[in-house]
Amino acid sequence: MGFEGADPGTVRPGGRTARVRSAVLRAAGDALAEHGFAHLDLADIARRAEVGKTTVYRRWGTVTSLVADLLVDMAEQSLPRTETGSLLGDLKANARLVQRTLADPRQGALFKAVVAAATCDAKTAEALHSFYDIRVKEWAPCVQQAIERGEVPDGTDAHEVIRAVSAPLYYRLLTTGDRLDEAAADQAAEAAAAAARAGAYLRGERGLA
Amino acid sequence: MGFEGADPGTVRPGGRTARVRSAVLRAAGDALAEHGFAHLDLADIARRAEVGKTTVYRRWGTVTSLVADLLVDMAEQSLPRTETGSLLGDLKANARLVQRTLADPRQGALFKAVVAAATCDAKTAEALHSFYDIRVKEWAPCVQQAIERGEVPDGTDAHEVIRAVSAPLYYRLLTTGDRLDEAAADQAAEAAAAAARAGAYLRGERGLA
DNA sequence: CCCATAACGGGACTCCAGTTTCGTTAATCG
DNA sequence: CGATTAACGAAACTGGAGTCCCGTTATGGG
Repeated sequence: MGFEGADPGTVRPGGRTARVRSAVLRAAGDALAEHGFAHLDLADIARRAEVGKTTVYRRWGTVTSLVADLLVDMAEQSLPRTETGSLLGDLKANARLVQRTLADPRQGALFKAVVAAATCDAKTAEALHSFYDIRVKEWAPCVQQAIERGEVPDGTDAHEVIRAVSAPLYYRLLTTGDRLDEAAADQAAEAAAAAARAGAYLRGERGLA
Repeated sequence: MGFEGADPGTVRPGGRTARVRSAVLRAAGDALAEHGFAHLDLADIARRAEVGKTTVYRRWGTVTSLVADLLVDMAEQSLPRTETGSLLGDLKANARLVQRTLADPRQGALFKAVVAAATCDAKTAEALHSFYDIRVKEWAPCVQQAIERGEVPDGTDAHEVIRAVSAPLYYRLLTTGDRLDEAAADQAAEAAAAAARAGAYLRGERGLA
């Protein structure tokens, strides 16, 4: 007999199953970017992916858990970071990367939709958190190097500095209609670098009065 | 005869109509905070507001336009800002206010839901942008005063400094599971103040190399 | 290579979000 | 205060999102 509980796709993950997953995730990304999170129809995704809608419902069930899986997939495709030799240079490179991503019509809409989905479901939120955790960890070493060079005070929270670069770009994307240009990216990087040098990101007790 | 096009609630906005609007908006806020944006049912909102569901559908039609109206309502209730005499003091007061709002279970969930809704609909996005525009304008004068005191270089973009205080708090709310505590608020204020002093928010050309 | 069965897919079905209809209540104007 | 009609609300209706059934395809182990 055997347990019937194992979710589909776990016992025979090869060939067709993998093909279906990647086709559906690609279609889901396209649909999210086009229609946004709210007006999303699993049947439409199935059509785009050239897959039976029964399959989509069986394997993912809801829009939010499909987005959660999409985030797992996105987290796996990590871009290597560049190294410029100075904190400001590295942070600018990071800021420009984030800016280009969010300013791109498709990617920008996709990220908005993914954030929206994460606010609606705990599992999806967790997937989103891991995604950003990975990205932050990828870039944190550049701050560590700045500490070692003496550019930034010892005890600075490297992760917090990296988040400080992205934060204003996401805030702008979500709360204003303004375009995200290179100037915005550079400003974000310079602000984070200046604050880091001033000791604003010291771990534990706040540094200034 | 007369045009039939005028949306309901515009010709006789008094008495019952106003009562229905405020009851529905309160119910919508509660429902958003409880269930989140995705699992929202207009019939449920009608029930909570003790109003016919036909009325909700006729006047608002969709979840997103109901949220847009809720944002208009929220924008009208502006809290007066406090003045402490120093830039850091004022920014900390602002940061603490934002932090307390987002950390509160009901308000935090509500803001997440509202941001999610704004990513799904242009009208709702516009309402959200106005909401933050008003909030930013309310606090910008404290940066202007700092410029006049010489705490911050002339030509600094006051609005950008205020946004820089909120940005990391929203970024943390949305992309991590971490608690938003006073330390996070103080850090956001200190980072923004330090960056502003260093000239990172100068309008136009970037200030540093 | 072959078998057992995991996973898929078409189509019928269900159920409820959203709409329509029409009678009732009450806001505004004179 | 009384007439006009904007706005509301109950109930019946409808379309499509999500489920179920069962036959078909093709994976992975032996």
